[in-house]
Amino acid sequence: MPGIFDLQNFLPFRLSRLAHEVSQRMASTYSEKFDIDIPQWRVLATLSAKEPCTAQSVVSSTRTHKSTISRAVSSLTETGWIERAPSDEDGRERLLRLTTEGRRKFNELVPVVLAFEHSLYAAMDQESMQNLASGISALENVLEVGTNSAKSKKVVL
Amino acid sequence: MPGIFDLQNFLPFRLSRLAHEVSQRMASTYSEKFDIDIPQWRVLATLSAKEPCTAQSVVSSTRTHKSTISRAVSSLTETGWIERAPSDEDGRERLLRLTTEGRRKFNELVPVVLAFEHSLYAAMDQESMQNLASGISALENVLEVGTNSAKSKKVVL
DNA sequence: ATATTATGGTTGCAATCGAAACTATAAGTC
DNA sequence: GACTTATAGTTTCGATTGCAACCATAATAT
Repeated sequence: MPGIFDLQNFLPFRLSRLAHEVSQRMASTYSEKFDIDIPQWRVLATLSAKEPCTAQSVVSSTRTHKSTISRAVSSLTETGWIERAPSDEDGRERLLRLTTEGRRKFNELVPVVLAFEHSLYAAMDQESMQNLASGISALENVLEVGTNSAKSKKVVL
Repeated sequence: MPGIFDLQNFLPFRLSRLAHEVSQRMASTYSEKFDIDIPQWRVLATLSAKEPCTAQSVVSSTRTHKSTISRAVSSLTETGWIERAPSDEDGRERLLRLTTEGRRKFNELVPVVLAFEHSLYAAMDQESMQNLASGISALENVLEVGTNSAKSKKVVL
């Protein structure tokens, strides 16, 4: 007699559904004002913190497929939000930087997405919010996602 | 002076990355043995708990797009895992059921995915695991995802 | 120096997905 | 009963995605 399986309680399913819902809603908060998609957003956010930066670096810090990042970089370059410059150290690399315009737009975008994130937290009580953050961190560690400390550890050793 | 934005700490990003990673790994645990994808898996899991069941019911309980479910149902019907029967009550509906073969295969599949889920939990300490579960529940409630209680509430009123 | 292997990045291709249009049936309105 | 609106489900189409092949450059081995 096989036990019953409860999809509604199954972690991978719940995570996937939740992430999808959150992404959808977040995209809708800025898609009208700013014509960018999620991969583009990830490139901008990464560059905003660490500039200049290679596409490969964006790939590893966001864990997004390199072809996706490549296309996001191309389109952002076309629209003038970022610049690609050859690297002196390594001829294969291209150093990415936000343009003045790109940084200006990004600075407009940030408050919008932060407001969205805040609206999620605000609707939860403090304790649930901290539970979520710490639970996610724990799972990130298990999967060696997140801070690339895990990967670094391997590489360094 | 714009403050810096930390993508690595941004909830929507972390959730999306985590869900993607979990889905990928889970799929790899069964993709070799069983030739099904995630939408198909969701249909099977839903039917296993509530049979017979309409496609619409699978859509609302999994929050997966109806065209995706329609295609999953079609392919599962072709491979003989489920059956589609006309409904007496409503000519538009088709009642879905697992076939004997489908139920047998599903019963083989369940331990594999449960083992995967268990391996995640086993690698976390008890407290983090509960934090994660309760944090996810809280966010599900905020977004009115999960138990369709929220939707029901609206409808009932 | 040359051959081999590895890496950063781009692109072609096939699969997937979701929005919207469409079919068929049901429910509500006049 | 005819008309309008709503719902279940399918299909077409455009956009996005990831894999794999590819190009260019760099690092390593012989």
